[in-house]
Amino acid sequence: MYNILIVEDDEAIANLLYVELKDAGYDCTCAYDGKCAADILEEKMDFDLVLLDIMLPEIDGYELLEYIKPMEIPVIFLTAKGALKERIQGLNLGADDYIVKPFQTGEVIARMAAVLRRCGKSINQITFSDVIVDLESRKVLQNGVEIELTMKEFDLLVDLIQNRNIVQQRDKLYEKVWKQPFMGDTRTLDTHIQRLRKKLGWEKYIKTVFRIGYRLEG
Amino acid sequence: MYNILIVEDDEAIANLLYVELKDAGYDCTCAYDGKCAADILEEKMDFDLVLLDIMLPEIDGYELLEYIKPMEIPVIFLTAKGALKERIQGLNLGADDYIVKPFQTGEVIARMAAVLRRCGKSINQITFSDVIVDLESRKVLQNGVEIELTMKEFDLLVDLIQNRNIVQQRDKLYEKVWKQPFMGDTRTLDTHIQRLRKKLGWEKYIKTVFRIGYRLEG
DNA sequence: CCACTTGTGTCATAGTTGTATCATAAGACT
DNA sequence: AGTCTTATGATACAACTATGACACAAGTGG
Repeated sequence: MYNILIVEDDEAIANLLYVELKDAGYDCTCAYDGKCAADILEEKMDFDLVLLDIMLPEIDGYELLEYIKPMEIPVIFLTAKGALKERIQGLNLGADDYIVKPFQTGEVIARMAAVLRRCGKSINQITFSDVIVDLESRKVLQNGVEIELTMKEFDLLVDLIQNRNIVQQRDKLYEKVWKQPFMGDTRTLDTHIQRLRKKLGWEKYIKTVFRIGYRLEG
Repeated sequence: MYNILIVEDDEAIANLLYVELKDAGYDCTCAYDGKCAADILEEKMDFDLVLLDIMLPEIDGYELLEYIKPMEIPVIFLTAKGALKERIQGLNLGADDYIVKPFQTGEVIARMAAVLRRCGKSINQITFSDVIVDLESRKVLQNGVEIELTMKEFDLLVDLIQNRNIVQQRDKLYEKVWKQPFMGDTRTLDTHIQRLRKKLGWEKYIKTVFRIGYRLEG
């Protein structure tokens, strides 16, 4: 889940963004002026991205940008239509992108995703071999074809991919995916491993390490 | 043991990295300019990872990255603080990660470990003679060929390697690997030692110390 | 009620492990 | 040195255990 800071003095726009981004799965915080934004940033530094209006009371967007830069949080400027100079100046100062008001929320989300991906903060997709796993939509694509996995299968797959080439001990694996202590002597884990192997055709990748657990290999 | 190439024109930084990485168990080579780095890479291609400064005399980091790419060696960029554009460009060009200067060595090591793992090069392995034992994947390679060991054999091997040239008393060895008190008068340990010797062809390395135990010698 | 997911049980099989046996080597003792 | 005693090498085998494959029942949510 990403933390987004929205800095925008027009409360209508800010709140619209807030609601729509929230729906899209982003955690948002709003600041209605530059000073407030600085305070928030001071307190909680782990934002993943800042949406920054340029025209702000008290401290304007450029000034704030200088303040944000050392924190290495990517910034997308929100600019009024036609203000080409602003946009150029913004990019020169180190913003990662800009969006022209008025905007469609879809565009904002797309740009945010692009910026986050460019900055290496994209944690919402992991891949292995021919499979792409989207952690946010919980969709799995294999060679571009969607594979339908159940919840447990999905969680299991994610854990295996995130620990590729590391043996996952049966009990540990069970406890991580099922979130409860492993009581031994049950075929649950095996069965799910089989189901994953079968659905993905991954007999060759999901290796059994006898008496230890499983390892995703490749 | 990993081979790391450090490409950095600031000798102070390069040498600091060199020393600290050496301490952390990495084999390092330093190059103080891009041309030199290219020469070194030309000669010895088996680096596991390159730490690459972007601002370099003669050939800069981007150019060098193009050169390294076909070798399929992971690259971590070293960038000056705030140079967000550089980082984005670097990642777009195919770097695996970037680290912002000034950095803590701990951070460098952590990132390197992460990158190495992502690239399927495990970081937790011990070696003896012609054998590499990967503790994370529980795989054993002998001259690059995988040797399949059972759980007990593997545990036994690890213990022997970790105590190379030290006599391991039979009872102590048994208790460590089997995790239960040694009751004497059983051929279990001997048998497993034989199996290890046979699978690895290590008759010459695994020495018997009569009436005491075993010692891995070499 | 239905479709789907999830957990359990059973059987067969394959892989692992301990023990028994005999042969041989190492040390001890006369 | 020769002989005896004990420890270990080598091997085969039996017992054990884990896992794959599958069927089915229980749970879950629309």
